[in-house]
Amino acid sequence: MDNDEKKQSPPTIMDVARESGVSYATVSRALNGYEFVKPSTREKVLLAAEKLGYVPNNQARSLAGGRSNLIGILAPALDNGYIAEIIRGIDEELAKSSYNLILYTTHRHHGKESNYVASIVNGVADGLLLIVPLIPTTYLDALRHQNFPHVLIDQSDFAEKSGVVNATNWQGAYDATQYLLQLGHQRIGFIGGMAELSSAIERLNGYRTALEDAQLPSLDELITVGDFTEAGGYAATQKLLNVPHRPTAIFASNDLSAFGAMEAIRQHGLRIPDDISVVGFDDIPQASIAHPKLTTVRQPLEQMGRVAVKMLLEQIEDQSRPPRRVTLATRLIVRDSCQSLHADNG
Amino acid sequence: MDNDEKKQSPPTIMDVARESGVSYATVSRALNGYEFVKPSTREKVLLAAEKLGYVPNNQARSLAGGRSNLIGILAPALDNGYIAEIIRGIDEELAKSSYNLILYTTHRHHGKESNYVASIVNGVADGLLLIVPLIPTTYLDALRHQNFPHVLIDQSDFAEKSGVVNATNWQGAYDATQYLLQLGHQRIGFIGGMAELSSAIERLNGYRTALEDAQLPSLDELITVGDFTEAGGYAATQKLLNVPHRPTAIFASNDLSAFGAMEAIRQHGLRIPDDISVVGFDDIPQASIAHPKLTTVRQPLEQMGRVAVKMLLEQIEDQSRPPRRVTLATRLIVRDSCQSLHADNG
DNA sequence: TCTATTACTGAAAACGCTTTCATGAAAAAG
DNA sequence: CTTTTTCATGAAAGCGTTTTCAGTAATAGA
Repeated sequence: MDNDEKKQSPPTIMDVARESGVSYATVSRALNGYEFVKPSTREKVLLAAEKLGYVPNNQARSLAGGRSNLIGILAPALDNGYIAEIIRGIDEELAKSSYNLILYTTHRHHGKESNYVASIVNGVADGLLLIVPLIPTTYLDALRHQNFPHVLIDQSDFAEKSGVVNATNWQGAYDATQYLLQLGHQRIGFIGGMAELSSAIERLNGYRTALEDAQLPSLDELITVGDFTEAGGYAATQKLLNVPHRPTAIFASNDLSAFGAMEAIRQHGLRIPDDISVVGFDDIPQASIAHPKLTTVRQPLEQMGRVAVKMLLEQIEDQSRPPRRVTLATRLIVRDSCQSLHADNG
Repeated sequence: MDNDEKKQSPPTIMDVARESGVSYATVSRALNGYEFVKPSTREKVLLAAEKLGYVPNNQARSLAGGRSNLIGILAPALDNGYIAEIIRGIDEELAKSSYNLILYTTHRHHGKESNYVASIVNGVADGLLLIVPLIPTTYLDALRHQNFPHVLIDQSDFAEKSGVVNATNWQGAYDATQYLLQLGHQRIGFIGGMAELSSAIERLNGYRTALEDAQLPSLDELITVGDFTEAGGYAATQKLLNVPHRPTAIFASNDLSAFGAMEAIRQHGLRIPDDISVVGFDDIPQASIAHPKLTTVRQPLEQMGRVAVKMLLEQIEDQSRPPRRVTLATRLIVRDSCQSLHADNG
């Protein structure tokens, strides 16, 4: 109850050794499940450890060549549901193992990424998960060079020697566009994502191909660039609404942009879906709560996180195993933000 | 380009020492900004480190008595916007420092918490942020005993020797209830949160007092228990809608419950706000996207995260400084989910 | 019963760093 | 010029583990 209790250092392996009457090397072995330890000895050690409330010191352990039991996540930020969902999946899956998570957000300080990676590779973590790494070339080389276990999530460009998990971006965009076409829309605006991301490029291509397959031209004036943010979607939509013959539908490369688009559309005094249909991509939690509920292409975000973890753990187990590449299926979720072009006069 | 590149261990302080022609002790000092190092020497060391691409080994550093430069977060899970927002604030603030984040989710394995804490205290991290710790007594004692820097977020019960950040839960609930009263509602249902949380209790009290101050009884039949989840809010609302004289308004202890309530209300064929008004608590991002947009009591979640970080860093800087306690103001955000009771016949 | 294995355990060397101690050089004081 | 103080550096002792090496006890093979 006194205010000046000194931090007494926690019990170490030495204390356990003393308590159980064996050498500390044996304690280490007993605790780590080394096979040639006499059962009775192991018992004694475990008991002593329990009694003393011994907890292994992680830094020491990993310094001495063991595992750090940490998995790193490198993510651009935490400010959107998309990344949060992936991280949730990661966390969920990792909870089954004894690993913990160390979180690095790069926060637009893009310079930091290389430092982070260097320090991670330097023993901080046993493996690294990279969520939509933006400018990967710099440090990805380091990872591959060191043959450090890692997997890229939703970025497949630089994928030769890295594990990769992503979704069928092309197909998803194709499906979404085709859906709009089926509803009778011909002038479909497109809001792109960051050109540095493979997913953004694939989605644009899916959109284009769907148009082509319907014998429709893909018009430059209807293709805008966004940046996967709400503000970007808003700005892009402003442009789209001002082209002479404005589109009757908009396909946004992600849900956030779609929300921006919806806002812009409303501000123009137009209604969704009556005047303009909107389709998004991702299906973040907000999509089903938004008004109107957003029709969107679902990416199995959480599952992507889970799969990434599985792949990473495989790599850590067996470093010689060549990295895998997994592509998960997207699916069009039809909700309330689209309408047949001729719904009211057909 | 070969497939079998061996991991060559990264350069150590020794390599830098060799390269720069000084002892490795001096390298350490130069790198850590120790004051009595000749500028020219420091320069040499820095240059050598740069040239070799030296990155300090964190485990070694903290083992040797330095900082680990890690802050731990202990959170129940990642599956709701509420916690995500707090973490965002934490991350944002921490980005200004050189600390990194290590994330522990307790995932309903409530047993794990103590182990986590033990290992954190054991040198893994320099400080710990606890987000709504549920059954804190076990390990909080350990933290306080060791005088380990930590701050509790949104849980003030056990607060004597811990830093605490929370919001004006009582006042927020009072305001929300009063708002409904002003709209003419007299039968206001209440959906509670987990009784283990101080915030839940305070909100209930705020609700009760507002009723009292309006000379209204707080009826047991209108007070239900939830668990801060959507499903809980749904179930609680089912009950509320089946009481003989059903409430004309519902105040849910958090937004998630409110969403569940809205769902239940709609399934009963009732409209919001026309038939029943709903108020939430938290103002998570989804609240403003939901339909109708949810009127709710905003907690400055992100700010709470930021403040918690600041307090924690203070504690780490100066361990003798007594822990602070900060309560941030909530604010009622009026949106579209409430209506005057007599709107249609007044 | 003696030797050849096999099972078990202890001593000690890392792991990469911080920090105390000690010492020498330079600067200030006398 | 000495003497004292301040500055700058090196040597070496840990920090708490894992792991190699070696040695002893137990068991099996003959």
